[in-house]
Amino acid sequence: MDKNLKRMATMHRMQVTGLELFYKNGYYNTSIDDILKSLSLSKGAFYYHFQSKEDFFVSIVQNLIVRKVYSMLIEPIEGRENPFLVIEKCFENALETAEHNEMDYGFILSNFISEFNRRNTVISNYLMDIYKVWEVNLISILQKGKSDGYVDRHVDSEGVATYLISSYMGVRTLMVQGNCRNLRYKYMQQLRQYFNSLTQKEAV
Amino acid sequence: MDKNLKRMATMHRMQVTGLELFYKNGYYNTSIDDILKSLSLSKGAFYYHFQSKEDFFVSIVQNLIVRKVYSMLIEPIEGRENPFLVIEKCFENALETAEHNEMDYGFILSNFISEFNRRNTVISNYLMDIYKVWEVNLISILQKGKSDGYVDRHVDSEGVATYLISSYMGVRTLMVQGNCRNLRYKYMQQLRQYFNSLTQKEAV
DNA sequence: TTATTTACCGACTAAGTGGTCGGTAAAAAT
DNA sequence: ATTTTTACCGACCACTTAGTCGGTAAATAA
Repeated sequence: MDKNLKRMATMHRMQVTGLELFYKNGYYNTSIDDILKSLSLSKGAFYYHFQSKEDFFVSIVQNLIVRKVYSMLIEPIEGRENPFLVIEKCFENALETAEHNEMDYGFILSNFISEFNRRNTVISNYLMDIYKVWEVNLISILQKGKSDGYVDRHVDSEGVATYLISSYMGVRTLMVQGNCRNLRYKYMQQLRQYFNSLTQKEAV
Repeated sequence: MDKNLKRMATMHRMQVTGLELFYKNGYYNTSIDDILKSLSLSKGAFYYHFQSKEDFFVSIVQNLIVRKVYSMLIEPIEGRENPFLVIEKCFENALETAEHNEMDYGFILSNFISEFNRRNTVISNYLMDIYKVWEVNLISILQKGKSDGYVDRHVDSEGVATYLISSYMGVRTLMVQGNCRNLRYKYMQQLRQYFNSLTQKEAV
């Protein structure tokens, strides 16, 4: 454990810089040399720690991308409060963060899903695992919301989760091309409209 | 015009095959040699007709991709019928086509938008032009729908258009990874739910 | 002290990459 | 009949790609 410290540190540095460049330029448009150059490390160092470019990327997915998605989109929606409010706040916050990020290149998960779709099934599967966890958590909070009287009982939680993820992924793709503020505003307003139609109606 | 026939034919062949491979493997992951090999043509032929790989791709966007998006998503929603029904049918049809297409690699427009986002502004701009036309047409049909009493007057047409495009782009990205039928079903059901909340309510 | 392992260097390889260019057969223009 | 243009060939170029490999200084183990 102790002696692995340097190893871990170097690997982590490589992963962080790797993710930065892969996210910015895309996987196929980023070479290992690009990453090594910006770290002042050599080929030897890279292939000492990782077996291949693919293996390297998988390790990035499992270490860094998982955590990013978790902390931004999954953890904030756990709990038993009103799902619609919780999800709304979570999305609003995520979009605002993206908007204020000068270096925003879109939603990291959906970017890579679409880059690897049908082109590299190994990597695709790891990415889809993250998507599935997100989906399951959305469904779970919506179901709890039914028990707690926030969500109309006729609502199809799975359908809502799909619709939410789809719209979020889509709007993040559009946001990279300027006018983020306007896009976010319009998106959030329609999201509220949609949620409103799913809310448990009080007896009148 | 007449003497340009052969020229046009060859260029068109190159564009069709080029789009096929770019769509399948991505732009950065497809070489000109790949395209030429599958056409049994030479480098000379390519650079006789096109200035560069980028120029070639722009010509594909303007000739083929524009038309695909138009015929699939823009033309079907023109007219003065109930916008919600028209859009619903259009989306349903587009998703069904994708579902039954063995070679579906996602929504062509959103794939390329996300591949070129911030990486090639020239190409990005041409792609965004298509998106904008789509958006304008959606807004237009929704506005007409207000006049014709199908759409509630309080509805923000621009917001709805954004929300529709976002969700469509997102669900198409997800559909590439199997379970299309289920995804389409869930998506369409939520779309109807959403539309229902935007419909002009009859006086009771 | 000596042997071994760790973490890294950087030259090298084979296979591409986008793009250039001199050539050429057939068609069209003169 | 002669010249010019069209549409294409394919060798070639400089460069980049992922990946290999022999070497080595420093840390660790014996």
